[in-house]
Amino acid sequence: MLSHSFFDRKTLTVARELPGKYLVRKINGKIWRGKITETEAYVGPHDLACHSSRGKTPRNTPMFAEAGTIYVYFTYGMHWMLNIVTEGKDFPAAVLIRGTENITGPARLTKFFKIDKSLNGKKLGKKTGLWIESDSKIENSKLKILRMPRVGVAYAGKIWANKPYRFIQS
DNA sequence: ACGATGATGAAC
DNA sequence: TTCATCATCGTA
Repeated sequence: MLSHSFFDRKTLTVARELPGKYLVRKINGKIWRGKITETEAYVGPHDLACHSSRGKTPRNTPMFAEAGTIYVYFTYGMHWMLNIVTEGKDFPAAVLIRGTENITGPARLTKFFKIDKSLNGKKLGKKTGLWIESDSKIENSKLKILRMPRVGVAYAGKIWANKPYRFIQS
């Protein structure tokens, strides 16, 4: 199980290293796993696509907590988005988990793994029922990772919308 | 290409 | 209190 120290690093590094790791969900003794294939980095308050760029609000408060905290928010009136908080406490940055090998799309992923507001603000771990594991057979440095602009962030302006902060395992 | 669908945050 | 917006998806 990946610990706090994995997430307490530069957000781009974490986003680049999460593909190939396993997202694990445990509910009532049942376990679901999915190999992460796609992530996006939201690198901090200076990043105009990042929720924390407009300061601390009730919604984004979990982003200001320690690395490894779960940040789940609701959007478009029907979808939950799963993020993992990165870097030091009070530096609000996170990685959006966009897809696993069996599921493409951040909203479909949360629906499949039954992730909603009840996990918001909790820490990754067995107690929470959501954590991330590495597979010793998979060497991240050998994976082919494609870098692309982030999706759905045109509102942030060209500079930030065009940053290649989306990581896809091909 | 567009409508669903409602929480969120900023303005008033 | 109102109102535009939204880190999306299914259907057409």
